[in-house]
Amino acid sequence: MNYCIKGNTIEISDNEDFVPAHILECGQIFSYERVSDASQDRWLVFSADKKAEIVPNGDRFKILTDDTKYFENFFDLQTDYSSLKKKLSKFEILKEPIKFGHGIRILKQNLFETLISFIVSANNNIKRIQLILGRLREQLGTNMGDFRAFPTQKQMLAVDENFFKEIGAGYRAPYLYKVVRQVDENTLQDWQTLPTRELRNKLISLAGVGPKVADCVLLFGFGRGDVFPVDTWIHQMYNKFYAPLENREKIRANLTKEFGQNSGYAQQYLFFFIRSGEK
DNA sequence: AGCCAGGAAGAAT
DNA sequence: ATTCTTCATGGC
Repeated sequence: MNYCIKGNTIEISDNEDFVPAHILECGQIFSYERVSDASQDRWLVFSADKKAEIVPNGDRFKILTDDTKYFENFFDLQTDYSSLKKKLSKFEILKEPIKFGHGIRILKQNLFETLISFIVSANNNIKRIQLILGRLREQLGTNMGDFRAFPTQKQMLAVDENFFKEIGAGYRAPYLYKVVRQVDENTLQDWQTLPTRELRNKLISLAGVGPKVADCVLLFGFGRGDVFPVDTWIHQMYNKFYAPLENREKIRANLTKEFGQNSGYAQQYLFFFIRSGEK
C-alpha cells in the first residue's frame, strides 16, 4: 500500500486497503472513539501511552500523531493487503466477507494491553469490555494531557483484587490480579522469538487466558497469522456453513488447517462480516 | 424479564 | 484427556 510520512502526518494514498471503520470495528481493538462531526467522521485511536487521530483526506485518510513510526507499525502499513485478499478470495466462503470488509488491517498492538484487554473480553460483550477498560484507563493510567494511557503492569500491581471488581470486571477480577504478577511487557516481548505453538502454551499458562484469548493475543499483538480465534460467533458460523460440531478445539484445528498461515486474516474478514449481519 | 456476550477455571467423569 | 458447571455484570 502506498503511504508517505510528512512530519506528524501519515498520508494514506489508497482508499481500498485502509478503511478506519473496518479496521477499528472488526473487534480487534477496544480503545478508540468515533467522533461524528458535522461534515465527516474522525477517529481517535489509543494504544499504550500513544494516540493517533484519523481524519478524512479527500476520499482517503491521513493519520495525525506524535509518533508516526509507532503507528506505521501499528497499522501494519508495510503489509500488502491487496495480494493477501487476492489469495484468500480463492476460498468461496471468504469472497463476500472480503468484499464487505476490504479495508481491514490487522493491528500490531501493545502486548500487555492486548493481553489485559482480551482477558476482560472473555464471555463479555464489546460495549461492556469498552466500559471496563475505559474505567481501567481513567483510574490507573498515566495522564497524558488530553487522554489517559493504558495502565502499565507496574501501575496495575499497585491495586488489590477488589479494585478490579469495582471497575466492573466481575469474576475476571482475580484473573487480572494474578496475571499482572506473572508477566509484564518485557517478558511478553521476550516471547516474540518463540514459535507459535510454544508461545501459545506460555500464554495459556497465564491466569484468565485460555485457547481463545491466547489466539487473540497471538493475532492482534504478536502478529501471528497462523491462528484462528474461535469464539461464539465463529462457532455459530461454523455450525451453519461447515458442519455441526460442538468441540471448539476441533473447529479451530479444521479452520487453521484450511487457511494455514493466513488463518488470522481469514478469521477477521469472517468475524466482521457475520457480526455486521446481526445488526 | 430474561438471555447473552470475542470463555476460562475447576470439578467431575 | 474430554465434558459439565459455575462464574459478575451490563447490553439489548
